[in-house]
Formats: sequence, C-alpha cells, structure tokens
Amino acid sequence: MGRTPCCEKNGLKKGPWTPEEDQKLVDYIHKHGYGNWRTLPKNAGLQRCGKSCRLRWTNYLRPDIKRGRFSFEEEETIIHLHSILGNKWSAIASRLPGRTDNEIKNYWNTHIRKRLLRMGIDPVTHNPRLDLLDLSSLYGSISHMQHPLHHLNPELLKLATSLFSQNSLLNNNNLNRQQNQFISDDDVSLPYPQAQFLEYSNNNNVVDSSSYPSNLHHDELISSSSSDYWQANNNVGIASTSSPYYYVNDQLPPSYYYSNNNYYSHHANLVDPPMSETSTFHSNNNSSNFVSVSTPSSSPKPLNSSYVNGNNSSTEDERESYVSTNNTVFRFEIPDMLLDVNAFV
DNA sequence: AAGCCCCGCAACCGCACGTAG
DNA sequence: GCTACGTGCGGTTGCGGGGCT
Repeated sequence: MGRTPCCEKNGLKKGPWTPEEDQKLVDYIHKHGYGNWRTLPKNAGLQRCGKSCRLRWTNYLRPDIKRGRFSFEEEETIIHLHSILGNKWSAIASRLPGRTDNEIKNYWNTHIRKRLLRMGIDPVTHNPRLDLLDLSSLYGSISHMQHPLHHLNPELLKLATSLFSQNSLLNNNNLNRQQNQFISDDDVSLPYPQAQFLEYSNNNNVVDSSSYPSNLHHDELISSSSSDYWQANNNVGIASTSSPYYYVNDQLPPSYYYSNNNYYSHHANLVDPPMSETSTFHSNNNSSNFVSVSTPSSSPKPLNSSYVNGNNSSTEDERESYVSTNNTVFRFEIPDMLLDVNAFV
C-alpha cells in the first residue's frame, strides 16, 4: 500500500508564487506559526499544497534568510564542507547561517561545480583530475636522462613520485618498474603520501615538512576530522583527509596565497601568466624559482593578477578566475636550471 | 527588432525517514 | 509489524531574463 501523495493535485496551484500568496503565507505564519504544513494552506486560504508552502517559506520567505551574492568565505566554506560531506546540502547549509540548502545546491551546480571542472578538478572527489595530466611525457623526459639522480632536486623527485603514485599510469607495469628503479637509491617518499600539503610561508620560502607544528603528527593529520584547525609558528592551517591544505595568512581565504604582490590560487593554472595547455611543468614569471604543477586549464577566460583580496570590486568573471578549492597543490622550490628538463637529455 | 540560446534560480518531484496510532 | 502521516532531503525541471546574432 503506497502512501498517499502529500497533496491532491486537483485544484491546487503550481508554479511561481504571487506576492499575494506570499503575503497570505507570511501573515498566517506570523499569526499562527508554522507546522502541520498539510493543513496550513487550507487555513491560510492558499490554493497550494503544504509542501509547496513549506518550500516557499524555508527557501524564500523565512525572515532570517541572507540573500545576495555568496562571499568568498562562504564559498570556501561550501567547497570545504562539500569535500567532507558531499551533496549533503542541508548539512552544509546548517553551517552557513542564513543560507538555505536549495540556495547552496543551486550555487554549487551553477558556479562552483563548473569552476572546478574548468580548473581540472573533479567536483565529486575534489581531487585533481590526474587523468588529464600528461605525466607520461614528464616521466619520459626524466627517465632517459643519463644520471637523473645526480641532477634532480630531491623535491622534484618527491613531486614526481607523488604524482606517479596517484596516477593511473602506475597501472602500467613497465612504468612502475622503471619508477622503482629510478627512486630506489633514495628514500624520497613524501612525508604524507596520501595527503599532499601546500607548503609555503609568509616570506615566500617553501616550508619544509619539518616545520609543521611540532605537536602535529602525521597520523593525527590523517586521522583528524577535516575541520580540525591548528595554529603554530604564526601559521594557521586546516587538516583535511580528503582535501588537505595548509595556509598561512589568516586574512586570506584558505585557497589563496600571496607572493610577490600577487594573490594566487592554490591551483597553479590560475596564476598569471596562463599556463600552456600542453606542458605540465611551468615556470612562474613572477616568482622566479617556483614551479607549479597543474592539471591543464580548460578555462577560455584570460587570467589576470589584479585580484584584490576579498573585496567586492571584482566582477563575477574576475572572481571566477580566482576562486579556487581547498585541494591539493604542488608547489616546490626548484632552481630554474632544473626546470629545463631538456638540458639533461 | 526578432529570434535564438544560455544560464541562474525558484519550484517541483519522488524518495527516505521518523513517529504515532 | 503495519499503515498513514508529516517532514526532510537531494535531484531535476522549466521559467524568465539577458546576451548574442
């Protein structure tokens, strides 16, 4: 025996609400409160089903609803919570005062999701879409160096190891074997093999793993809840098993960092200048000794570096170019000469 | 100016879950 | 345990506005 529908469709209005209907609903709720949505429309003189009334009230008419554009902080919160909770819009909404699950869901689907896709990030897993990375070309360039270990910065080896460890290329036995030979002389495993951390400091120096807060251990990071915060060495960070990040300027949303008078997204394909579609390693003109690895950007929009921290002067397009996610970022300090892989061929 | 297309968002739909009788 | 009810939730739809040709 199936349950009866929430309302009889016959004679009940559907579609957009009129101001008169809104007023009736608001007046009734102000006078009698809400609850028992099935009988409410009849008592309020509305030709609507209770469900429709409830939706209208909770998503639009409720007095505590905050309307208008989402702030950067709200966006960051949504992205972060989504990386933890998935499509639990009501749970996410409960942490964003004044925002409804419907509003957040719409905003996700129309803005954030598309943005992540453009950035080469899987909006479901919040991981870079490594299937888009042409790691084989990178590896091919490195692997036929005569003495690669003598020339490569250990950080670069770490980077390559990390990337290969995540990439489906590892399923290729031949590549896997080569890689094992390649790194066998040194233990270059990342300190956090399952969770890569953005590492940088306020003065543009890369923060070594050893400078993580001394009382913060790997196991704690990996097992901590994703909303665990720690503060040490004047840095503020957030530990997240699904989308770890480590940021240092508590005035910035966690997806931004500051370097050489420019703000950067965690994702290197958002930095200025735009990345090439084909190369994997890019030198950053603005910070001469940084290398960023990104998934290819599919954004057709030009990028600029004039983003002003968090104010409302930027256009929506500008915002879209800069808003990032709390995802993994690879950022390593590598001498310029090492950037030219061909120099070792 | 008209037609078309795209996109954002409000609203709807169907299912799940908790609870009372 | 079964049924009906009330409500919550996530996915989807479709309207309307704006931009483009």
